Amino acid sequence: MEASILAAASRLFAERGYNATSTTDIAREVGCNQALVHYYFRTKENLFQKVFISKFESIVGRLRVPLDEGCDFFPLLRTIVDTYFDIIAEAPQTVHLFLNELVLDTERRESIKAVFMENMAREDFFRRFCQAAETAMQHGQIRKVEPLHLYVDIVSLVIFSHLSASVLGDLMGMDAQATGAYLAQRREETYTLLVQGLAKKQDA
Amino acid sequence: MEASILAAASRLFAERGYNATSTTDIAREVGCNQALVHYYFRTKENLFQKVFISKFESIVGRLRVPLDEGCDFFPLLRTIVDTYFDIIAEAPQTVHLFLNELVLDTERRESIKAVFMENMAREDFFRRFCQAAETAMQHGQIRKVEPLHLYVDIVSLVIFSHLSASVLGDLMGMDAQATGAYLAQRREETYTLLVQGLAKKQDA
DNA sequence: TTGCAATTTAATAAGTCTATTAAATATACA
DNA sequence: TGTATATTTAATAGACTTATTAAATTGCAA
Repeated sequence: MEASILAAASRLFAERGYNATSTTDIAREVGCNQALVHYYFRTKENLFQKVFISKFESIVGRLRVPLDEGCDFFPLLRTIVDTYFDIIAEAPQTVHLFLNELVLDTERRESIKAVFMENMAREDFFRRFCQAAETAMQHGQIRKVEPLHLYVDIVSLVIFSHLSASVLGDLMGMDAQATGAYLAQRREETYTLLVQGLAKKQDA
Repeated sequence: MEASILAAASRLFAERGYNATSTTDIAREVGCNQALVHYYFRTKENLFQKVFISKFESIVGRLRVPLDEGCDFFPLLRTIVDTYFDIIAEAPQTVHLFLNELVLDTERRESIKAVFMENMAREDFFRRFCQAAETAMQHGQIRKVEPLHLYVDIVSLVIFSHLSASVLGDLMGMDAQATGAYLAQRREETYTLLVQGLAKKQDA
C-alpha cells in the first residue's frame, strides 16, 4: 500500500505538478482513504520529497553512460545523446516534474540542493566526463571549450527536443507517429550540430 | 486600477505560476479588495488569459529581428542570438511562465493555441527566417538543415542558458556577478556552437 | 480463541480558495 | 444639488485543502 501510494503520487505529481495534485487525488488514484496517505507519509511535502528524490536518483543513475578512457570522443558523444534521448522518451513527465518543481520553484530548490550535492559527490560521472572532454581537446579532436558548457549544450538540446515535440505536437496537431518522426529528426540534428559544432577546425 | 491589477497579476503569475497565485495575493499586491479582481476580470482564469496573451504578444513582437534579404546568414544569426539573450535577460520570469503554463500544463495549451496561431499568421518572421535559411543553404553558407530544426536549435540553447544559469546559480551558490559571467559565456558558446555546427564543411 | 499491533476508515477541525452579493462610496453629469 | 452610474468594500456561500483524531477492521502470534 505504501508503495502504491508512492507510485500514484509519482504519476500525479509528474502529470499535474505539486500544487495541482491533492492528497485526495492521490488517494482516489490508489483507491484508498485519504487519511492513509498521511498515515504513511505524514505530510504532502514529505511525500513529494520522497517521490522527487526517487525520480532524481533514478535519472542520475542512468546518466552514467560508459566512459572508456581511451575511446574517441565522438562515439562517446553519440552514446550520451542516444542514452539521454531514450531516458526522456521513457519518462517524459519526469522532465516536466524537474522543470516544474526544480527550475521554476525556487523555494523547493533549497530542499533539493542537499540531494543534488550528495549525488554529485557520489557519482563521479560528471568529473569523468570533464576528463574525457579535456583529453579530446588535448588530442585535437574537439575545439577548446569549458566542459561544463559542453555538457549544458548537450542537455539543452536533448531536453528541448522533447519539450518542443510536446508543444509543437499539440500546436500543429501532430499525431503520435509524426511526433515520433520529429523526435527522431531532432536526435540526428542534435548529434550533427554537436559533432560539427565541437570539432576542431582544420583551417584554424 | 484595472491596469495595476493586471500588472500585479503579471508579476505574481510569472513568479509563482497560476496555481500558487490566489486572487487574494493579487489584491494584496495591489492594495485593494479581493472582490475588485473579480469585478474587473470576472474569473481568475480570464485574468490569467489576459496576462498570458499580453506577455506572449509582447515577446513575439520582439522576436522579429531585422532580416535583410541580401545579408549574410551569420551576422543575422548573431543578431538573433543576442536579441533573444537580451529579451530573456530583461524578463526571465516570463520564460518561467511560458514553461510552466504552456509547456507543462497541457490543458491550458488548448486555450492558448488560437492566440499562437493568430500570431504566427500575422507575423511573418518565421516564414522569412526560413527563407533566409534556405537562401544561405543555396549560397553554400550553411549545411543542409530543416529551418524549423535550425530555429529549435537556437531557441533551445538560448532558453536553457538562462534556466541553467538560474539553477546552477542557486545550486553552486553563485552570486549575481558570477551568474552574469556564466550567462555571457553561454552567449558566446551558443553562438560558436551554432556558427560552427551549421557551417558548410569544406572537406565534404 | 484471545489479545496485541498494524492498518484502514469516517468524521472533522481549521484553513484556504474562487466567486457572488448587497451595501457603501466615489464620480460625472443634468 | 440631485441622480444615475461606476467603483470599491465587507460579508459570506460553497467547495476544496491538509492534517488529525478516535473508532473500526484486519492479520498474526501465543
